[in-house]
Amino acid sequence: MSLQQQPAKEQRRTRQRAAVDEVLEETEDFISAQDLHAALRSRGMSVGLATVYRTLQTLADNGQVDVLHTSSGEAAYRRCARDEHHHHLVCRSCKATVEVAGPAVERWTRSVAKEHGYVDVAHTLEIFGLCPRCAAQA
Amino acid sequence: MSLQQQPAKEQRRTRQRAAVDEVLEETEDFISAQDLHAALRSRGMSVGLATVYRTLQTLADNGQVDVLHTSSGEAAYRRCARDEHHHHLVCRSCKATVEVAGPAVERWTRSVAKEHGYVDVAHTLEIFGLCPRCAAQA
DNA sequence: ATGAAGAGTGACAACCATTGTCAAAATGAT
DNA sequence: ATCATTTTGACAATGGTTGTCACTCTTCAT
Ligand SMILES: [Zn+2]
Ligand SMILES: [Zn+2]
Ligand SMILES: [Zn+2]
Ligand SMILES: [Zn+2]
Repeated sequence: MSLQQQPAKEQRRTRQRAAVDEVLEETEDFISAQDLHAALRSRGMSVGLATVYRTLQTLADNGQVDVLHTSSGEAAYRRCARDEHHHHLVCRSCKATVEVAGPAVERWTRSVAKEHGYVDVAHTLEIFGLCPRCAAQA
Repeated sequence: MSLQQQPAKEQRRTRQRAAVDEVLEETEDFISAQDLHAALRSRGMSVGLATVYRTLQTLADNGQVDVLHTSSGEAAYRRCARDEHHHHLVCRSCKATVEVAGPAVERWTRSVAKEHGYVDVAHTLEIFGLCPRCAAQA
């Protein structure tokens, strides 16, 4: 999501990071740090909460996971399929996520910024709704 | 007999709400609940912090102010000029804000959602950058 | 104007996601 | 193995936001 990312600083391979990676790999939807921590515990792969936060922070800084800020302000993380810049269509109810790219939108944001003389521009864009399955119920 | 309630639930006119309204009216940029509370105190118009939060919450629910979630997760509020749906180009440094509308973007989000069968759709879109003035310095 | 009904207030506690601390443990290079 | 450096984790601390609840203020019918 972010346009810029730090040159990945050296990191050591630890049991904890492998565990976080594993859960991220197997998790299709966005997941919060707290929930990831709980998921680890329930799998017997106990990792300190602070470590989970730090690991996710680093992954996000390196652009290896996408970050989504929920309406409640909680941050959620997801290992996305595509590596290039993109956005998300997220189910408000079950969190089912679709990755979407919109070149036109990218052009539009750049042109708007330029038009007003803003530089060093970035943007956030998320689409929320009810996925077909959740819409079918109710 | 009593009248039925309108979409906007009935509200009483109180000194506190008038005070919050006044500050919002005179504030050009997005402002957080905490900062608004401080601004009120410094003007001698003391209002309880909880009341400031509740008032802003209600204004936001009624669409009378726009809400922006900063990167730090803090919520900021702003009384915008236009009443119709729009987005914001915000200076990362001084918070200078430009209201922008993008019909094409609106169409795009709707089409993307429809394409994947998502309904009851909404979206968030904010553009961040450095305004001309802030860019001039540094 | 008066009083009842209940919406609104505020000082304070509680909540909770996130970050800071720092001694102990783990890692990678020598 | 040894050492310098990084990482960890239990716990404390932070900070924005919400919950509590007795008291106050608006509103409205009388
Ligand atoms: Zn769903
Ligand atoms: Zn984009
Ligand atoms: Zn600026
Ligand atoms: Zn829009």
